[in-house]
Amino acid sequence: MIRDRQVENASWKALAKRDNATERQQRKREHEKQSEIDAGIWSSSGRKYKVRKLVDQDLTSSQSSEQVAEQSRPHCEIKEQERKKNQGPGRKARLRQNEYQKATYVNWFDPLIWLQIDTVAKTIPLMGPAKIVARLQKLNPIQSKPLNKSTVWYWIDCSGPSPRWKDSILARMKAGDRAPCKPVMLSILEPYPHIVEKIIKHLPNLRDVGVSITIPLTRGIIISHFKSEAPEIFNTTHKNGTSFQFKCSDSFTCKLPVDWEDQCQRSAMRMARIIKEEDISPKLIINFNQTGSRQVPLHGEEEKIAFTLVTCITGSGELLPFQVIYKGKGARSCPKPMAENYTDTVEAGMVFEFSGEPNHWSSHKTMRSLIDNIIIPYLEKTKKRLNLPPDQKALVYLDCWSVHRSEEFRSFMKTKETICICYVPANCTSLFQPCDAGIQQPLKLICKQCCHEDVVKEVTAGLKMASSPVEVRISNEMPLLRDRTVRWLWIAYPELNHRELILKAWKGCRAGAFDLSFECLTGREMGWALWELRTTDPTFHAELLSASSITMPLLKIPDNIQEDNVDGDYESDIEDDSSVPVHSLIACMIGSEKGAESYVCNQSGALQSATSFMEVQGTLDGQSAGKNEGNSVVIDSSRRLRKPSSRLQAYAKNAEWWDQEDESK
DNA sequence: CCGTCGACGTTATTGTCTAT
DNA sequence: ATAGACAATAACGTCGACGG
Repeated sequence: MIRDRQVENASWKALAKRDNATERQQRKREHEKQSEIDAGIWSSSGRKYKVRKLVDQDLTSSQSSEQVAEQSRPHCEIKEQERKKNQGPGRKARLRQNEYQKATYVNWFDPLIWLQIDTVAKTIPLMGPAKIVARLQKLNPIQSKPLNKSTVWYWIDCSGPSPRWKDSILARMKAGDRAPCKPVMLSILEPYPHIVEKIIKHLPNLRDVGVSITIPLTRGIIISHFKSEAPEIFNTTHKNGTSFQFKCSDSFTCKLPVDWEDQCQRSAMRMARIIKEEDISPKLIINFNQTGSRQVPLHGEEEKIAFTLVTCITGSGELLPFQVIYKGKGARSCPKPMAENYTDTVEAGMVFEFSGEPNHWSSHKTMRSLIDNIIIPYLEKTKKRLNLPPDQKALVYLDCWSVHRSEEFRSFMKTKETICICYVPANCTSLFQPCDAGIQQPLKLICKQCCHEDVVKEVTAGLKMASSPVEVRISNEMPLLRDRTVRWLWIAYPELNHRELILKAWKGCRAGAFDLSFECLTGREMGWALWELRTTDPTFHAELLSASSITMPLLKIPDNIQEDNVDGDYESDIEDDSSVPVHSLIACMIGSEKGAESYVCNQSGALQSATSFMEVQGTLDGQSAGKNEGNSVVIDSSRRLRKPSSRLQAYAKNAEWWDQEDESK
């Protein structure tokens, strides 16, 4: 019993002791808390304030003032961090010339800092800069240390009765902590805002009248405005003394390989040898190329239809039926059989295809179809007609588009034993690809004109029906427009199937002493050159002699070459030749002088009509309009690679600044 | 303390270049 | 073609120094 009581007593004592300790601890904590509340660490609601390190200042560090600068300008650091984040393993960054540097100047308009300055400044009578700085130094020695009184002086506007912050300074403070910096690399048109304004007003006016605003028209208008009001813009003197000519940036001009002439000659020699070796008739030489086309409806609506046209020409001057590839995934994407001229075109051998891809560019599938459905039937028919044996070889000359270079396509071509392949040198398509050189332009012209005609027809019909011109609607449904393209092709085919035109196209591909015409390839000079190769270039000679060069040419093309052709869509819009009769163009290309003249006339005439529009609008004064008339603005070919051929010279009689580069080449 | 000056840092945007 | 990244650019801001 006693013992139990003792134990009980002892435990009670222990408990009391413990309770005491707890009480004391609680009192201590309360005391601490109260002191913290007094110090402002706790809010009145009993919660600890979250500590945000807005300005991470190290009071003991001697570099604290530099940190203030860095922290007041987060811009640099954020940018640097972004940069590091972007430099992933797969990404090769451009070499930096200047290392990242920490900020040294303080941005005093950082909200935290400006608040102090503003508060202090209001307490200082007459806002004496030196006094403001001194007071700030006392209050916050770290942050205000680098503040210079002359800087503060710059902020103060003393012009009024009492000194105050300058308006610009207040605006900056309001805008935030970013320093106001105006962009400096000004556009070349920057000094001429009134001209820019005029042009901006002029173009919608033209549109409202009903003129279709095309890139060439726009370009013509812009150039004429500047030529009349600020001609010096086209030939400015740089600050360093060298005069430069206003020109297109380099990214818009594709560069020819340096050794294009050599490459093209080799290509011609390859063909020549194959022709000689296999005794190929010009009728069995085929060149094909694809051309993108699109319809641009009035009033700058989105493009509504796009198809690729594969044109094949033969060395003897024939045009094979077109292969037409439409964008889309099923047979529905092709024109319907009830379309105008559909049966005609199909009977002529044309093939309508869908690409199956989201774009309308030619793929491997369509390429196979081209070979199987157009080229091979033609070859067989021709061989029969000429009484040639079935194993007579034929030559196909194509550009090194990615599809054509692919292993898939080449192995497919290996199965066609009677066809030899020759590739157009990389990046030389515009020079050494007959289809490209001679056929595309008139073809595009015809398509454009047919499209134009369709629209005119429709509008005319609509005008008869509708009560007011406003109600005329131009249909832009895909299937309808697609069906119309059939008619264009039907018109284009006989127009382009012009022996002289096609022969001229082959002949127009010239490199050094050779061109791609059959006569030249089989001529005496070529034979001589081939013979000379034995001594001048033995490796190439050996390559020509090897058996594989006949069946499957070696392809020494780097993979990173730029794709030709991909930009076809873009090209088609540059040139505004809608008013040029196709006959004139073709005649011009063939070389008859009369046609050439009329073409030039028409070309400048088209632009003159543009200038006359300006007069109607009254946005140009009479002087400038007159100036433009005498100076026929000739827009040259849409070719990005410009060929110094006689054809081009016929286009551009008056060389302007955008032509001068060509002349020097 | 006021006013000014030269030196140089900071900034946003376009040109140019690279990669996809 | 297109997107993204860096370089070039010159006005404006900041700073230190000087003289009155």
